Amino acid sequence: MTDDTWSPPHILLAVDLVILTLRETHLHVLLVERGIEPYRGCAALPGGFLNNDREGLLAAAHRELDEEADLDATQLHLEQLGTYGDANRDPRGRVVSVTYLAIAPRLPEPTAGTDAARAAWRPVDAIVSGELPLAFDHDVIIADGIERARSKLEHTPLATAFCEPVFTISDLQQVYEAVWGVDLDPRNFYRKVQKVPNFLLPVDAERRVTKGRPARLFTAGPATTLHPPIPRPDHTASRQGE
Amino acid sequence: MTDDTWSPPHILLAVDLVILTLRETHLHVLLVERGIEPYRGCAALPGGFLNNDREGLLAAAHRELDEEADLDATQLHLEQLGTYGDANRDPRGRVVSVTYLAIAPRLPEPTAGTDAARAAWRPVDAIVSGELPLAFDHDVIIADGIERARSKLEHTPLATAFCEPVFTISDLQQVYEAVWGVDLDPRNFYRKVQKVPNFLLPVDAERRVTKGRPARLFTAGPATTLHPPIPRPDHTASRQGE
DNA sequence: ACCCTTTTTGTCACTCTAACAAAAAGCTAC
DNA sequence: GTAGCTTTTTGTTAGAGTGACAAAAAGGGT
Repeated sequence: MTDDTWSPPHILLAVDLVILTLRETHLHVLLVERGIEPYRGCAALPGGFLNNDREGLLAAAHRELDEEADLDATQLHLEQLGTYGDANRDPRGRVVSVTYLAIAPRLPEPTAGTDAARAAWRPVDAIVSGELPLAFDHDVIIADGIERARSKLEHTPLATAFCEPVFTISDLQQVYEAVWGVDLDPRNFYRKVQKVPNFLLPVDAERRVTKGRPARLFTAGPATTLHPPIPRPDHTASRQGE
Repeated sequence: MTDDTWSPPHILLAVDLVILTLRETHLHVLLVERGIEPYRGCAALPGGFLNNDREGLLAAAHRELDEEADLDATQLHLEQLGTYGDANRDPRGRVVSVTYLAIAPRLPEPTAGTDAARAAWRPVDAIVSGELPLAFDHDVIIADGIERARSKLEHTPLATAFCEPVFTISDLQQVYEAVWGVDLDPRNFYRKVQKVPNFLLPVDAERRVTKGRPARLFTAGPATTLHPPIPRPDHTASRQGE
């Protein structure tokens, strides 16, 4: 194994980003249209190769976020999702992709970045249903990202990252409903989230205008994990033995 | 950015393994003694570079598991833990390491593999306390692996991977106690794990010899997730706002 | 003023939980 | 062999947590 004549193979390292947001109560992911082969013209995740061999992985992710999506990367929640390195996933050669998951609050319009041909928010439903084909194994990566986000909603304050800095509890509920794809009882949800220590911080003496009774405003508290958690309703009960 | 003269940098890609097991009711991790520079003679995780640019990441992990630890890789639970790619983590150059987490049942003796100088089970306490220094950033990787294992014990049947194919409920309890570092009530634990559908399958009409009353035997059931989960006692309650 | 919407507070039956008691089923030693 | 020890299994019970639903509060619109 340790052969003097052998030297380790060199690999092309890429970073790809799964950027999720909420638009019109539906979960969307940011996609770009590829301008070069392979998969030219096809939808793909924003991402790219490392600039040089001194650039950190997270730094590269932030750079791509800025270049291709024109998002203020410093504000975003960014976490490593997984590394995808099947030998045949890229026809150009051995490309290993480190992927990151980012959560963005509601954003205005399909931000056209400087780098990619076109950038647009796409509903994740169209992707998981196979209706919108993606380049490489990006459909799998997105599915993994969604599942990660769904899971993190249960025991981390991730949902607040989808919201504006100041939000109401029904704003928060819409996040949970959109990401989980379920309906929740507003009354029970209202108290459940407030019962979690350090999850929500009330912003005193403020309200907001909608149609019905004005709602109290909150900001994200200092909690990093939710105790007790906000469990998903058990659609899981029906698919337990899988 | 897309400059015709620019070409992506080549990276050295490694895989490293965090292999956890239980010995004498304490959590241990498999370490090897490095035979070459850098960090020669220092303890490190088993791992190494990809053999060639056709080898898959998981395949490389399995190969290293076999070469350095002499473990039957096919039987082990193996999952991607994370990718570590700080620019300065390896003095030899830009090495990005994809790490995998493996869980092994109680194993006989420090298995000396064919590849590494020495392989030995080390208690994780000595590592997290800093008492036993490790090469590279392997201490961080191990800490992440332990936290992953602790978390997975709550909502996956991972604990059964620490046990023999057939085990008693108090065997299982010892796993939870060792990994979490807490004491659990045997009577409540007994019923709680049995109440989780598809977690444990009773092995009928069998028993085992210890000192007290013979215990029923079980095998791992088909469940992939635990509903309801087995929550950690809230040491978490005291460190919520961190 | 009345209706509509949305938010917030109440209630209640039910389940789940932690804590502890007690019984069951062997083994050991006298 | 029987008394005591250990470990496993079953019971019990008070308290917390949950989901489903009612009702009140607080505005806006007509």
